Amino acid sequence: MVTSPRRTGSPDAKTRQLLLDAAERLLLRDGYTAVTGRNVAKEAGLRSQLVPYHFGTMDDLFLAVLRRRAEQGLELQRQALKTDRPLWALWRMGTDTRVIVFGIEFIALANRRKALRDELARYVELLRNEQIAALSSILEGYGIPPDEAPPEVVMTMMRSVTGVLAIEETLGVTLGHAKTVQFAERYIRELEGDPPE
Amino acid sequence: MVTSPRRTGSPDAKTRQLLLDAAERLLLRDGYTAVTGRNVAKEAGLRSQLVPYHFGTMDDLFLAVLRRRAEQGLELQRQALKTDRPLWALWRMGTDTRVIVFGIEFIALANRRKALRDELARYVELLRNEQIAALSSILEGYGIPPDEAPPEVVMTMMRSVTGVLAIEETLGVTLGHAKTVQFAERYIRELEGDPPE
DNA sequence: GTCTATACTTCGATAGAC
DNA sequence: GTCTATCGAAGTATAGAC
Repeated sequence: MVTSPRRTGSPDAKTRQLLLDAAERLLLRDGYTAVTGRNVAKEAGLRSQLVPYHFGTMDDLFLAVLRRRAEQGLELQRQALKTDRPLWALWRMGTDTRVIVFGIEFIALANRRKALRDELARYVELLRNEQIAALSSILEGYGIPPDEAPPEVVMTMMRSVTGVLAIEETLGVTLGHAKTVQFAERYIRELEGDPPE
Repeated sequence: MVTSPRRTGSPDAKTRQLLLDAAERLLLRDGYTAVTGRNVAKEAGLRSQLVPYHFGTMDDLFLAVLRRRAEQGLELQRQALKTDRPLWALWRMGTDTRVIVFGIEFIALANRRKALRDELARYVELLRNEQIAALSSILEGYGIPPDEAPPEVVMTMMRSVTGVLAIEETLGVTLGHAKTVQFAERYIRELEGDPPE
């Protein structure tokens, strides 16, 4: 059996999960520069050397964090797309600032670490594919012709707008947000009626 | 005269400009973790100790980089808004990936460094204010009633969409981009005709 | 299989030479 | 006023003890 040379920890060791949780907390709270071996271990109440033991390199730690979140994200999106008011569900999902902060950090990280860039690209592509497929039939069901509001366009706009609003909010900038939200929600309301609650 | 305790370099020393240029190159090429005192100096062909000499702390270096770029950005936007086809000009501006990468890095940085967060927020707010003011009269000039396409909404959508497209492109994801661009440009074309060239 | 003691590198920042 | 020699702290990763 071929294994990577350095890494020794077993994939489902409890310590490993504790470290992943700690890394995620740090990433969200203080940004990725705070995710150092020493800091992660400290946050988890463990010794710093456990990080290279369980993950090998820091790249592998970041990859593990990304993968765990990516699977959760895909699962959440699938559930959202299956509800009876999928546009509302998608819209709500996009306004979660935690998800956005997470995304920003990983995009910034991806500028530096190639392994992360590839994994992130794969994940984004997967998300998009499922969105487009689902939106196509949803919009068709609402009787909207694809050349009037193509699913790719609706999808890009929804994700873009919610993303930028969330980012600006973390900065404390809210200029024009209320009007934009109002505008978008009016559009969704025309198709799906009132939001789920 | 009251000065900050540490910093000694004169504000327009040539060395200072060289260091700022180097920091900017590194930020764009390798992300903000690459912007260390030693790296910046090396990129500029200088000794690392010149960085704390000219900027005091790394926070001050980042602030200086941000301010220089922010002034350029404001100036560029003012010129764009003054052209005879401002929507085209704004749209084009938003698709500059360098600007987007720069923005991502600083937003990620802002998660960690409060001084940067405040400065970035101030700058974003300024940009938005000028956009809204200009767009209001532009859209009015095109005979579009504010309740149909409020300037805040048009602005937010344009910047959001171009931003997300640029980000995804740096990841190598282009799913649905062509259709979205086509859709947006058709809208602009209806108002301003063909693009400047 | 799990963790610790430790090596080696690079960081930001200062004290003091020119 | 400008730059250099150097410090202590923190970074990742390894070699080896249990």
